[in-house]
Amino acid sequence: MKRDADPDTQLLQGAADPTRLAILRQLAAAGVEVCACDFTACCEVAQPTVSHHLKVLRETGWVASERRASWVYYRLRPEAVARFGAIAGAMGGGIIPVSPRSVRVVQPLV
Amino acid sequence: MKRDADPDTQLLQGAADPTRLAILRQLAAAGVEVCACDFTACCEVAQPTVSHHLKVLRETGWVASERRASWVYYRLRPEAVARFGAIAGAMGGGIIPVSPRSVRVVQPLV
DNA sequence: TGACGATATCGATACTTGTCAATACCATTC
DNA sequence: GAATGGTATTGACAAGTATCGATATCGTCA
Repeated sequence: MKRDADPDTQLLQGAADPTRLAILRQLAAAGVEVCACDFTACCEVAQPTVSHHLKVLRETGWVASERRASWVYYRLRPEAVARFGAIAGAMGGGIIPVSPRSVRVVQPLV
Repeated sequence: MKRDADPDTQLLQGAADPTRLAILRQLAAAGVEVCACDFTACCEVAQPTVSHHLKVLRETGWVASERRASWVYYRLRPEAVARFGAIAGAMGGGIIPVSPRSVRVVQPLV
């Protein structure tokens, strides 16, 4: 990154790491909150490293965490996902949602 | 980045810098190719730095360049924009195009 | 061919980042 | 309270990156 504080740059920087992208994808796929212990299993890195990346994701606004009993649960922040989508949208080209149908045809062919 | 070669991570890493994001946005706003000399003006960095960032954008697949006379013109690669949109789309939330109209209506109202 | 403007490369430097071992912190259970 | 298991922090190190001055390369024009 830089000494820079531009929120969009930080958001992108937050996702621009293979481990963090894997975490974000797991969260997105799950759709709900995920226990921190599950990330240690998925990513091939040590526990402190996972914890470090989770911290980065927290600081860049991607996730929120909540402690319950001995475990800490993480979930995607909708604002971050929306902002990310907005950046992608501003990048010009047509956007490819999961299901193309859901976005492209607003006006039926009458 | 990492010693990693995951294309999605590289794409995100390519955009995760304030200078490069500014370049990408200028390209997206222009809609057409932009002369390299114009980036030197927009971003507050020296010419070698701009050249370096353009190289990174080229290597991460974001832009393509073409030399014409003394100038080099850069343009956004649609594949990169599409891939970026796909990543955003997979992140779950709905996508927000710049101008909804430009994406939503495929079939003119005849 | 020589001068000139635009762009890329080189070399050096300061800074940032990813990683992990060791350790601290926190909540639960015995 | 002691032991235990999950998570965060610390400290250190290797590697990556952004930046710029100097310089090389390339194309144009006189």
